[in-house]
Amino acid sequence: MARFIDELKRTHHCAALRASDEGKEVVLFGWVASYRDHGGCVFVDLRDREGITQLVFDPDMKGHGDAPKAAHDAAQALRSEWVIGVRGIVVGRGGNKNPRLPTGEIEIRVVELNVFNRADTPPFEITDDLDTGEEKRLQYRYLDLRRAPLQKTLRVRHRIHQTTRRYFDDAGFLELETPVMVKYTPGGARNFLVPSRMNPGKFFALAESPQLFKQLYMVAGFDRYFQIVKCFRDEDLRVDRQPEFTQIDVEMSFVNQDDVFRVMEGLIFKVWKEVLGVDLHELYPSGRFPQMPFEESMGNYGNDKPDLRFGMPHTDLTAIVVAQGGGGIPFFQPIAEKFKSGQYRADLPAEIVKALRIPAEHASKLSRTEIDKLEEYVKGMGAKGLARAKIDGKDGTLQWTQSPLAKTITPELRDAINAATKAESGDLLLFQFGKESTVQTVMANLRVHLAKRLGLIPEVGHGGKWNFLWVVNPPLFEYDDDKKTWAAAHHAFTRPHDECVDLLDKDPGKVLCYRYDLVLNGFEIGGGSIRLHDPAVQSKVFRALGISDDDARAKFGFLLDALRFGAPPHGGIAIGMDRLAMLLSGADSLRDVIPFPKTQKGTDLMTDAPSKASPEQLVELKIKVIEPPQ
RNA sequence: GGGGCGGUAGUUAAGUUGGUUAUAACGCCGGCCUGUCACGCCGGAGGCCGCGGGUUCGAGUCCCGUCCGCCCCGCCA
Repeated sequence: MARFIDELKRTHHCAALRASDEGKEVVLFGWVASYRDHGGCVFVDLRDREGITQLVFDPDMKGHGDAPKAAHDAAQALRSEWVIGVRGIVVGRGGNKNPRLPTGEIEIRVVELNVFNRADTPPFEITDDLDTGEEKRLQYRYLDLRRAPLQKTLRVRHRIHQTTRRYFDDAGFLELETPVMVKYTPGGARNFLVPSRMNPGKFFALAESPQLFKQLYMVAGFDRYFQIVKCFRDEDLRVDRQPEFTQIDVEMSFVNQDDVFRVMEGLIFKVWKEVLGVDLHELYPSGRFPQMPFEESMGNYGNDKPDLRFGMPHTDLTAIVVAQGGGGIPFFQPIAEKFKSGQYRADLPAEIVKALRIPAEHASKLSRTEIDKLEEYVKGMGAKGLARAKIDGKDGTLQWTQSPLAKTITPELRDAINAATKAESGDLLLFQFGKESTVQTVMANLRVHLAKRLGLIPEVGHGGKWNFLWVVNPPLFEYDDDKKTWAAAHHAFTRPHDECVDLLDKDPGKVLCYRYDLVLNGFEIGGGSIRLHDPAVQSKVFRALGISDDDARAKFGFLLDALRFGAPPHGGIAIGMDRLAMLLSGADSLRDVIPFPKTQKGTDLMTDAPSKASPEQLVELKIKVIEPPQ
């Protein structure tokens, strides 16, 4: 029988002991975080998931026979990350307290030492402030996870999970599971495919979301559902996008949009309280988050996830430029003409002109070379250039200087743009014009990029500024410029506003819908909709999309069937758990809050997944692999 | 699919217009040290400069290709 573990049970974790525990005999288990051999005494910082306690090995320790001497001798061999157990006495540190450790008032004078396991020298030090590259950290993720910052982050995830479960259980929601292996449905995100051995040549898809199944739960009468669920999307990764991610998925019957908002606001308030101890009522006294129409968000910020912790909205100048026939700017003239000739319509994707005004106090911090760098930055996103103008008000009028546009612009257009952007002397105007989607992307990113550079964004995190926003009432359809057809902006089962139903045939671009996104500090942390439960309106939507009844049946047959068997009005939302955890823990990357994340190429550096299937497996699956040409 | 940045001891980095033996810090190994907690002192080991090709008398450095990591665009209903 082993003395440690079998006889000597752990009495405390490594963050537990205080001055009030002096004199106790304790047993601690953990990892050697550091050791300092002073010839006389050996000091070891012992680490477990809770914290650090200092051990002292003193060969002259009295009252315990030869044991302390033996422990001291053995301690001289200890190295970083060895796993040990000790029995010892809690003693005060006297004049040698360490105020930086919660346990810094005491130390353990070790009577007995046991080495459970030695450790190779780790490829990087297990410290809080590590400067080792992410590649190495991912390769040895189990060591990276041993570090306190990541331990803390995973505890945040745990806390979010437990809070979420309690909240929804208390509110009468049932936690129900949905299949991960599902039928492939075209459209939307790419699916990971799973071959079916028993059905050669056929594949399951990994669920990109439980969307259809949670709606079926509503049809089945479960009324209120939630699930903390893994979802899979085979799309390119970003700093806030992983192929395998976790959603807090919610669906409710007999609710409208506002009912969904209230439930989710309640959850968020509770999570902030439980995880951070932050009472969001100080920021949102009514308990409600503000709402912004989609159109306003696009117009002022260029996307549907505006970061409102700072200002610097965009100004859409298209109407002004068109009204003035281009105002003497060669680039603007063709755009104005296309609108006047009817080739461009205000409700279809076209070319637009937008300005971003940098107020004088910030513009003065940007050197000329820095603005040139901005031009490179926007070119990387598909912009052709970055037109600019410095506002100079010394002659009574607001002249434009340092600007190629200034040479030919008419005074009328210049004054109109000054007025529209509320420009003042010393301000810097940055312009984008051309294809709408490019202009919006470039300007949206430029606004955030500049705000970071100029230090306009308050720190996120404890005591930081939390900016929540519902973006509401987007159009139901988007115009697909390549295919020249209307496409569902999100999915084909979103309920249009009642007053828009007539427009489905006449003017699809003007149809707004009950779709909503929850935005936090410029990140989309959730999105959902009120679903279509009326088969008649559903048919109209399919018609507007150019999808025949047969096509619809082939793609979504089981859902359409279900909706005809008494579907209650219902709606829901899904919150991105990982993004929530990222923002709550102040991390810069989703990878920092996911225990075992994928790299940007979608691989796992630790396990080297994905890997090739063996020839035997391929034969069994009746799959032939076509090697890409070298 | 496209644009940008990076890859040099275990780790993080420096490395000039191409020029002798590729530096430093931390870590590691050995020794010393009675109170450290970023311990200190002395000594030591450690390199396919991502990989392949080319230019050159000579390449970590220049050129071409390629692999890997990161950021962005496209994509992500």
